[in-house]
Amino acid sequence: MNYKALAERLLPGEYPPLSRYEEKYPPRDLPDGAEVTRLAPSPTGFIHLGNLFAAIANERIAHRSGGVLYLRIEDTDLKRKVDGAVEAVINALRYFDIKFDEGAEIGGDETYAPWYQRERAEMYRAFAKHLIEEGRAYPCFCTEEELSALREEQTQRKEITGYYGKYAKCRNLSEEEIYRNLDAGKPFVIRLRSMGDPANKIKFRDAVKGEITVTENDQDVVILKSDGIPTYHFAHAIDDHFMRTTLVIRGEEWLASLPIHIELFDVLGFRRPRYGHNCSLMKQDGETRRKLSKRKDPELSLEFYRKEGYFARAVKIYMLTLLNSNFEEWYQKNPDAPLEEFPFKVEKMSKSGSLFDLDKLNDISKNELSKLSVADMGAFLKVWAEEFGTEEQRHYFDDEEKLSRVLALCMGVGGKKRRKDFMTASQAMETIRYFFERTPRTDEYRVEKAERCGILSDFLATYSPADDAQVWFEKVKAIAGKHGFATDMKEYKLSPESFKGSVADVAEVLRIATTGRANTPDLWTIMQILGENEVHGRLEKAKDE
RNA sequence: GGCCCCAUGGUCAAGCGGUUAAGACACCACCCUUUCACGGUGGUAUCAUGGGUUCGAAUCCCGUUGGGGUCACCA
Repeated sequence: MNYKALAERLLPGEYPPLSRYEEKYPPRDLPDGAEVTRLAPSPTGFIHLGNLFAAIANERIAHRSGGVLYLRIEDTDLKRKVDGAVEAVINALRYFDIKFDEGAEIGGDETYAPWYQRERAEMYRAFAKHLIEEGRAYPCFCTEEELSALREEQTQRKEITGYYGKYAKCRNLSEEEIYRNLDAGKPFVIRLRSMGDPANKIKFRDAVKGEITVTENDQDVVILKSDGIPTYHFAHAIDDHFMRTTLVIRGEEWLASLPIHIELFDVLGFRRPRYGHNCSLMKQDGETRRKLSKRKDPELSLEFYRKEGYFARAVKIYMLTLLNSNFEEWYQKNPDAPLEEFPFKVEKMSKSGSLFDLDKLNDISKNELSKLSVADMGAFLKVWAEEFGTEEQRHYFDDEEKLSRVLALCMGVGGKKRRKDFMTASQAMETIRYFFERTPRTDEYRVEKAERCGILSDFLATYSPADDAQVWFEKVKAIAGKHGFATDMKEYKLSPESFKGSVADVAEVLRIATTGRANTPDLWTIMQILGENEVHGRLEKAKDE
């Protein structure tokens, strides 16, 4: 068969000699050991925790080694393209402090541009044409119906599905048949003529999994779709070669197509990058665990964390603890060191999928937020409120001095240890709400209504905003004593049966009556911030509840 | 189903042939505390299973089981 003529018929026109591409995209001039990594999302506009997970790993590896992280857009599938998706990806990742050195919509060194695969069409075709000339690729005229019928047949006969061996009908089409189809104007795709044999097992060293065995590929995969655009596999081989990627960190769902990629790199004569397949984030679902899913799990979407007002640094720290098992220990020892100083290692990446644990994230969030200054906390909340807060919440920022007092109190500033009441911006805004309006009661009283009213009346009768904390509490104790509650906790614990309760119960009545909650910071200070009128108003109303 | 990956408490996990099998989250108890927190101390709880190899196995090998991924002109 005249492959040269066939190639010209299939992909007519002049293409640059392949060596031109090697010259155009020379090896990068980087120090020894520098890794070039990338993020290669498709522009669907949906960026999720898994993307962030991989992004952090890629970013750390590139920048720890003095290398480069770039952003490539895999827009070979028109159906999935969404406007503004690329900006969304960049913004979402910037929120987590992931910065690219070069790439789509970023600029940087233009040597390896363009970063949109659609703009690299000529190159893919040039290589496809070359493979056809070499007899290593061929046109396939099978329709989608034929292919799905084939798949069905194979499934029924319990054979491996796909286009391979004797099932690859178009692989051995005669020259006449090919030209007859072409003359008839039949659409075609270009397939790889695979030389692999699945009986052959290859040993392969994966940067995170270690030594794995790979089955040789024998699928005649599509490399150019009927619109002349490459499939992921083909574009991956060419792009990662010419963008000079040294290490591909990607999700383990790609492990299954590694054989294809290995054969593609070989047939193209490219040296392979190293690969590291990281585990996916799982979620407990009833009895079993499964990959986090876009449809079922809102916490998969990065947007969820922004809306909830998670502190970006906390999310990043949690990702890091899952990504590198020794991170947590390092962070305990170096609580004040910049995260960039952590010696991130590919080898320390976990081999097994980890369950996403919101409790753990929440704990980290509380800790991180508790370290903030009042000013930083205010700024953090304000940014959140401006985008996601209610009208009411935005007014909290009108009186800066009051807000500062509130935040300082809720964060325990000045105390021996900070409080950890704040977890996310939305939750924080909700917990300070009672400082700004009388909120619905969220906790139940433990004391009977009649008793409560007595306590509230007595408190109202003696309360004075001029009292300092000591005097204030003495009065509370006096009321406790009068109503048959223990004024001393030790005494109460010795014989709880001889009292109705303790001063703690009395304080709780006052606390819930003024704030609606059983858990708040120091009540005396809260009353100072609220002011006399507000306190009176709330306690009076509470008598009716 | 074929192929591949994975396997230490409820969760994240340390461990690299000899340990009383770390630590963190969650949970429980107690202590501290003038109230709420914070904090402190302690506790419950793990090597999936069966065979080897070895003086000795969580650690090495094989089988089993279980979980996950993947089998497109999607990435």
